Amino acid sequence: METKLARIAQVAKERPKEQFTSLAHLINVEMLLECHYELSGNKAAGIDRVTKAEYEKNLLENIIVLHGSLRKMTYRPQAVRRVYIPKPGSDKGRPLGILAYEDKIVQLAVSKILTAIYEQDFLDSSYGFRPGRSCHGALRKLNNIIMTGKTNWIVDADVSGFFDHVDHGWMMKCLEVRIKDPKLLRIIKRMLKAGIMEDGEYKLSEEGTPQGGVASPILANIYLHYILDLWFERIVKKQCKGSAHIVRYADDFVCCFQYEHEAKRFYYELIKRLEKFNLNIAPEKSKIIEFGLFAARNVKKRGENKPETFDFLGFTHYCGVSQNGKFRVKRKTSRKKYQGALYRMKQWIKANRTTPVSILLEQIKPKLVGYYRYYGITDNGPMIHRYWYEVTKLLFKWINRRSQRNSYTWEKFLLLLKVKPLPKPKIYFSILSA
DNA sequence: TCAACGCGGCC
RNA sequence: GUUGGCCGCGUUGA
Repeated sequence: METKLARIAQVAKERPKEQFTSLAHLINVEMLLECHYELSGNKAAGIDRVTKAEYEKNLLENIIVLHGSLRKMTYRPQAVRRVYIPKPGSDKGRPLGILAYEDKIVQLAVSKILTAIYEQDFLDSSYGFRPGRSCHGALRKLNNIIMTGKTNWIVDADVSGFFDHVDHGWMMKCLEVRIKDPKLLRIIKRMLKAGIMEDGEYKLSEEGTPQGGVASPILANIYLHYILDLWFERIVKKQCKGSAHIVRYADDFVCCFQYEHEAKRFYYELIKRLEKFNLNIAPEKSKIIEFGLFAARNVKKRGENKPETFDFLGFTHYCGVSQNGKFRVKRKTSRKKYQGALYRMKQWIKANRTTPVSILLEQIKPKLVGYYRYYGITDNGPMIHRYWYEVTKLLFKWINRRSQRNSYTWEKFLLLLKVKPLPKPKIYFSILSA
């Protein structure tokens, strides 16, 4: 199976214009089985309440029937189960669409095929949801653009409710650029049209791709590849006299311009462009700011104190100064993410306050290290140190709310931490280099 | 080298 | 009750 997909990928790479007319046959029993084994078992069940364990009881038979329905094109995905997960900001929460288990298998197979083809087409500026690419990579790339290019203006844009507003017609048009297999196209179209079940009521899904759908990430990337990335590369850059760059992570992106008027014109064109494809910029989460080597100087000349900042991938980017007094982009954990992480930690400690202290400390270790591994990047030392300090205080506070005989004084608590220390804050990732 | 499980992060 | 893709790390097995 791997070899067949590798072959498709190779063809896609060698012939960027190639249109694939025969792909659906790749979804055979073997591939469906493989996808089944790849899927995680301890996940919430879809509308039919079938879990992986249950599906497995008659695995071969189930897969063979599924394969038959795909071949005869009688396959119809079930509606996704609507669940709202709480979001720090709003009270309605984030809408998820949980697929039926069997539909996850099909979507995984489809996403593998799409990935094999489209990974070859995607531009270097696209970072989200892609194998071998990470947030840190996107941050480093953005840093290089600002430090080595001629960036003076930043357009920071946020697409509101991207997944919910992907247009099905345009989505299919995007896919048809490369994919000419009507069977595969129909399967994908049915996935998009599967509908939503929300407290007993069936709703049509006339736009959007389910947040929680296995294939949604790759579909999102394909959509924005054509709507945004290629447009920027081929049209926007050509129209600009100065430099223009984009770094995109899923639906979140930052654009860098040399000239103010080109940044402003782009922002205006961007809104029109996205509108055409049923997408909207969230104005309150988007902005154009002066940023870069000359920003600090110009801002001062105008009598303001500091250049504005922007957030990207959990970090607030600001104009800083290096040791030798030169301009440097710096980043620190954004206020929102910092507070969110601390809040979650507090909730966890609260919920586990009755477990023995030594075990509690053991359980916090991997949490802290995981946190440092993301936020421990160049120039963010103070913020992760602050996090470590706040967590320590939180621990002391909640340990002390137990019964009297188990309580600690602050001194005794520090002594305990000497014997069983929490992992120290550490910079794991350098934004500079390569 | 490969599984299984867990933790952290982004959108 | 809580999904998905990706990234990173850890533990345990063989």
